[in-house]
Amino acid sequence: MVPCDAGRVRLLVIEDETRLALALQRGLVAEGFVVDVRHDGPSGLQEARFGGYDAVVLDIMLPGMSGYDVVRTLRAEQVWVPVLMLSAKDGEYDQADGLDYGADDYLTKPFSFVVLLARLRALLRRGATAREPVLTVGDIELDPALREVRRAGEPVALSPRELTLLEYLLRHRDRVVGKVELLDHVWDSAQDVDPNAVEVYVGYLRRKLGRDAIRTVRGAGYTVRR
Amino acid sequence: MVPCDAGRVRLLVIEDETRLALALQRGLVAEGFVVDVRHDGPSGLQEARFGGYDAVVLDIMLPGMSGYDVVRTLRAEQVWVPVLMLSAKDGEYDQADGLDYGADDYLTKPFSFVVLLARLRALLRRGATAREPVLTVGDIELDPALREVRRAGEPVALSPRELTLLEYLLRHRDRVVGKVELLDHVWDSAQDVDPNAVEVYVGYLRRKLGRDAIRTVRGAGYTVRR
DNA sequence: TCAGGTTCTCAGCGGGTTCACAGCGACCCC
DNA sequence: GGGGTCGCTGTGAACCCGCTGAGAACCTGA
Repeated sequence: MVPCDAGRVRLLVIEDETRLALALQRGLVAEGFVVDVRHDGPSGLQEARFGGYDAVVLDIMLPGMSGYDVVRTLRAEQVWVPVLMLSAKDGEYDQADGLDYGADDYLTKPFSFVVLLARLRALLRRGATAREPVLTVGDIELDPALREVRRAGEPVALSPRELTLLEYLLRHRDRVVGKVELLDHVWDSAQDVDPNAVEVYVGYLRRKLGRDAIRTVRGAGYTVRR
Repeated sequence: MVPCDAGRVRLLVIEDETRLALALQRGLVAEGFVVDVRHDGPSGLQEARFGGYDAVVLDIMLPGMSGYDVVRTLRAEQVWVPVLMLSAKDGEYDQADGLDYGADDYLTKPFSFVVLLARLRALLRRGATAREPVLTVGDIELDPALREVRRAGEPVALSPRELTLLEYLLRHRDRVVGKVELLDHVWDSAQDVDPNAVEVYVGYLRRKLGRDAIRTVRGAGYTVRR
């Protein structure tokens, strides 16, 4: 999909304040976008899910369902449309939360229309490749959407099994993960695979990512170093 | 389970000041949560135990039983529901205590409702996988999830048996633990192991954690010093 | 069909871990 | 103070766990 096909870019605005919603719609239409508006969380979510928009402008305070929950639901359903969040709050927590939930950018009310336009264009340029947050630990990054791993910025080639194993370890980096658990979730057949396979694959990962990327906790399992 | 499935998230508020309790309930209901309220420690504990809530907002000063005791009891009973504690105090110690006992986050009165909401959402996002609390006594900390032990902040390497033994002692720090009991629970075979093994391992722990980390109660067993 | 990559088993090695043993020291009671 | 009990610790041997290289089976795309 080419999102910036001129004059055909479709936007969804989810905003309950009718005055603001109308102003946004007018302004954006004047800029050549096709704009749909929804006024509450649930119907906005529904529309964002199936509307095939190139980007969504999303207020946080919404009737029925907060903007946070809308993005989070979308991302959980693997919908990666770019989302620009709007909020009257400006606390640290709120911003962090919005981005954590999977929003791509964040704007605090009141904002100038020009700024909104600039950010929106930046998002559209980046394209619909908005993606699951990259898992990071130390100098190792794993992009779940691209299934790509980098070490100190340099790409590292991993086999599917290696990548799945690393992903599981990164997603549970706050605790020790046992070998049987890994067999369950990474091999999905704890029965007929030798636990030694886990050791072998940890060995492969260490060879590619550095000796101390994965720590052995003898008698318990493995953890990624923090 | 998806805890934030909009409109179905169930919260329990344990707060004895009726005005505050009512305000919280109203605010949270307006945000789409299902909210139950209890006004004292014991009934709150009972409800938290069996109510199947997605999170608990818990005051510290409560009639009948302190908030500290409520979390501690819940965690001791392996109930891992996320707990957000509220307190009028703001001393460093109180905060540390609350988190030590197994609370997941901490808010000092007076707080803004927006902040409470943000923290609560953060907790719900983390999900019911709230981490097991770190066991602490003196300058010794044991993180059961990471299987990691620190003394005065410095990591200490323990073998699996050593760690299991220390964990059992810490989990029963309020009483003397007999050697046979330790053989039962740490060695899970009280029959064919010499009770002297316990003495040996206590010796190992003392060597690594300090001579007086574990106190001998002659004729009865061992306790960790408090 | 062949080449290259991936998955996983196998077996051996090395070192940490577990625990019995035995001698010694500490404590308690008479 | 003396004897007995209980707990502590150094030594050492068997054991277990995790690591690794080699290689077989398998899959996949050219």
